[in-house]
Amino acid sequence: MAGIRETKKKETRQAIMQAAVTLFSEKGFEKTSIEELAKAAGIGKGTIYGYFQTKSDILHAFCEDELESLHEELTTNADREIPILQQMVSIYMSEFRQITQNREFARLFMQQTAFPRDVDLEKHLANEDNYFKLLFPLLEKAQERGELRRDVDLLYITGHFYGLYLLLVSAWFSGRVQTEEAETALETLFRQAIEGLQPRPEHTSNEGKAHE
Amino acid sequence: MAGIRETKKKETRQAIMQAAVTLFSEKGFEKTSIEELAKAAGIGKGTIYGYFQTKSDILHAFCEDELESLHEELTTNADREIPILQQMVSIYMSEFRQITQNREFARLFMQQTAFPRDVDLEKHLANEDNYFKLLFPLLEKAQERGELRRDVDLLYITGHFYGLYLLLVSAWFSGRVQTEEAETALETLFRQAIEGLQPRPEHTSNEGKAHE
DNA sequence: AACAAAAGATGACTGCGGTCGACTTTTGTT
DNA sequence: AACAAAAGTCGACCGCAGTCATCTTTTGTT
Repeated sequence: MAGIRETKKKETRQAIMQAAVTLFSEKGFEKTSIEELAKAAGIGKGTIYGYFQTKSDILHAFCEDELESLHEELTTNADREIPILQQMVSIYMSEFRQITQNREFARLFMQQTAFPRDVDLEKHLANEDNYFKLLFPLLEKAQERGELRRDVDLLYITGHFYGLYLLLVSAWFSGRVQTEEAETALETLFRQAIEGLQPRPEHTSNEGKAHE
Repeated sequence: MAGIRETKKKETRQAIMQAAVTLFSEKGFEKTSIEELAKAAGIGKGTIYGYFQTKSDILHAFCEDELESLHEELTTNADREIPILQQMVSIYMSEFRQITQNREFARLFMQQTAFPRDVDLEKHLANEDNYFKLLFPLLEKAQERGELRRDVDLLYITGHFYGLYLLLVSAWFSGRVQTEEAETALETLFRQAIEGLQPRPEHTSNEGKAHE
């Protein structure tokens, strides 16, 4: 009952991804040909297209896998009692560090993720929903703790953080934010989003600044 | 002194973009071949690569041109006395409507703009700087009017709005935001960014909700 | 065990993006 | 006007992503 077929399929899929990541890392995405990749994986060229629709799909699948296991980690290890600001910074910085390891991978992945092709929409939405399942509970608790407004839809709150994450990554690509500055930048942005861009009344009595 | 060469160059460039946009709109970007495009523009295939580096560069250049003229309009027509919220919504919605006219164009353009290739970095940064020149004065005035915090760098303020714009476009691609809902969504997001995500003290006396 | 149908694998083949070296046009210099 | 260098044009050519008709393996049925 092992299901020879299914076992093999998974093995082959893994072999392809394995070979792909190795080659893409060594020679770069563009410079690696599918034929080369097939040979490295020990299969024929056409076979690859039984597992992935396009060349970039292979890379995308790999990145998704990486992020998924990252999410599992995060979900189990998260300390849900620290301020939501720290939680969000921590989550998105994990993602940032992961994705940012390889510039080319990151570009391709983010391009597809932020502005997906219509063909990938269904899968994309499913992925996003998973994300929400991870974030919503944390945000809800923060609402209960009084850290976040209750009159703002959770989808919107997620949106704020995700939007700023997109910004960070974009700024990283354009060189406006260095890798080492990223965490500080993200924390600042998130804090500002929470506090608001308009001048606060006064009530900032417990900050580092003089109490004026 | 007309400079036969320069005149012709500009004409040819225009002819290429013209043909490209027509064909890309009619048949789609992928389905249009460079050879076809060259024929439509009345030139040889290789010539195109004297004007643009890649196929998608042609599209990108077109979108940039469109947005640039849009910005000129905005700069002259802007009413700098209305609340910064309205100004920002107005500016980014113009951009959204423009870019959103053609889904495929939008995707390619946004992918390149938000996560540019390293080769395009220089041009990209120049473009961004132009953007800042447009926005900074408005934001500064808003700071003077007391609508925006003075202790937040203008670059960061721009970032907040731009990040939310990216989010909107991304959500539009994934179908989470319909074209007609876009303006409302963006306004809500911008307002929330200005007000902040944390519960405001009370001072919300002039909203629609009952006064509790 | 025999066999038919379903699923998978394969590499020759196709079409296209991008390059390159040969050719033509423009420019500026004498 | 003559001419050399610089700039621009061109399409045959190359390499590669992705397809498809054909062949091989697995599965379920008798």
